[in-house]
Amino acid sequence: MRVLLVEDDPTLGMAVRDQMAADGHTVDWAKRLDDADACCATIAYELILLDLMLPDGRGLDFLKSLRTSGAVTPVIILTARDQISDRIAGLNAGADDYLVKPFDLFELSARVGAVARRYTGNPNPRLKLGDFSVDLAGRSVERDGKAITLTAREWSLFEAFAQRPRALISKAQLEERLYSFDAEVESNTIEVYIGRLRKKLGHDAIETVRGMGYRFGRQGEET
Amino acid sequence: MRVLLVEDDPTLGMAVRDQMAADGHTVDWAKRLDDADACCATIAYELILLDLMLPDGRGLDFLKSLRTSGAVTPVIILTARDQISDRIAGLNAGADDYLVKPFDLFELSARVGAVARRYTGNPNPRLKLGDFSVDLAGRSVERDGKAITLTAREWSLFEAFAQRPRALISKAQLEERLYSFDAEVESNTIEVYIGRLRKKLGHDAIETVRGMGYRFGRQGEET
DNA sequence: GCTTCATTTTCAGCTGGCTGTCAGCAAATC
DNA sequence: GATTTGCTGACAGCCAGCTGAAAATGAAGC
Repeated sequence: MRVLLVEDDPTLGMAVRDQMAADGHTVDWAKRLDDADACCATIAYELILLDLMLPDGRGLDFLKSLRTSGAVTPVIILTARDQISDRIAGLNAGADDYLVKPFDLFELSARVGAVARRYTGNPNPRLKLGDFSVDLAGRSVERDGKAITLTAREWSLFEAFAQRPRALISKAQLEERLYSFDAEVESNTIEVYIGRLRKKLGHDAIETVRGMGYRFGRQGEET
Repeated sequence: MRVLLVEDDPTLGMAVRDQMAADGHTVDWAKRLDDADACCATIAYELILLDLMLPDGRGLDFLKSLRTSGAVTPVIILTARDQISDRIAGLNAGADDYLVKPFDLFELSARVGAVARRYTGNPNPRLKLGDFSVDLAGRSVERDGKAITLTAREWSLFEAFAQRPRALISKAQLEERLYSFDAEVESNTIEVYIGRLRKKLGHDAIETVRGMGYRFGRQGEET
């Protein structure tokens, strides 16, 4: 997929670019809004990742002019935690989704995938794991056909298990996943969330391996 | 290993299926893409062998939608010699390897083995020691295919034996291993744990060499 | 602004299984 | 039989992990 990344921060930009490349997308990186304009003038992108805080202008204006020009290219907004108003304005201006910095790169992949699918009209395939049916891109789980609603954190954890069923995953790994950037959790958050997941998914869904970690999907279970 | 074969040619399909079965894998054979979709919807395969030329659609789309759904199942593409562009597109779309038809069945076995080892969901090689199958990295043991759960200490001890099968290991060495720094065990802890291990692993698993130490794995037993 | 509701994080208390110790017994060696 | 060495059941202390509840944070409505 042809992606335009509009972002002035070099560190974050490189991380995003690499992740997108790893996902098989072609990325053009504009560090200023007039670069972005120039890119859009010559190439029809299939997705735009837009940082709203840029040195040379308001990203929102870029989005608005894009939309008034009739472009339907899906746009995902990258925004800092405290710019809530911008975020809402962004969605109103025609953005398809947003990500709050600092965001998990896996989450970025998932959102990009979901938006792309929505754009192309393909439905999300479902992964079957024992009694569970998981839509990784669409972020939904069912057990025995019954939908289970998970919060953001709960989903992040569950995703880790769903992606590697029956694998042993340590608490440290899970922690790293939840707090990918500067991880500083001084408490038993993981245990708490494991508890909540069990309450929602069924108590037998996640197995504890004492002193080592957790495992999703029972040993020897077919499928 | 649970393998999905997606292939419409009956002759080639049967040959592949038989070879896989001979290698000890369980094979489901889908002759059309919608069959393959249905299979993937119900079973989480560990490997997919995918023919790109199928009567009812493009195998590449199947692969793409599999990957965008977040599935990490390794995929080996089976392709005819003249479909080079398809092959490259396949690798870009997330295939792990490809085989050019007509291919040697032994080569198939080899590639399957290599990909399976690379596969993150099953990355740990299992060590075969007599009736035992040990995953040193994943910390799991089986005897005659039946899983045995060990506690942290028990595992530490067992690991020492598994790493040097048939070697004579003294109590002092084992003690050092369990209490790596200032060993302050004033009791027969090792004997106790040897007893507990024997109870779980089977009484014949560990041999006592009086006055010298213990040995795991019977003499003359192959691997 | 304030208020309310949902989510996330922290904390303290609880619990069950793990661990280390010992005493008494069994087996091997002399 | 005496001595030495290894085995095992029992038990108390302890700690990893679980849970409920409260505090912090954030989102949305007024």
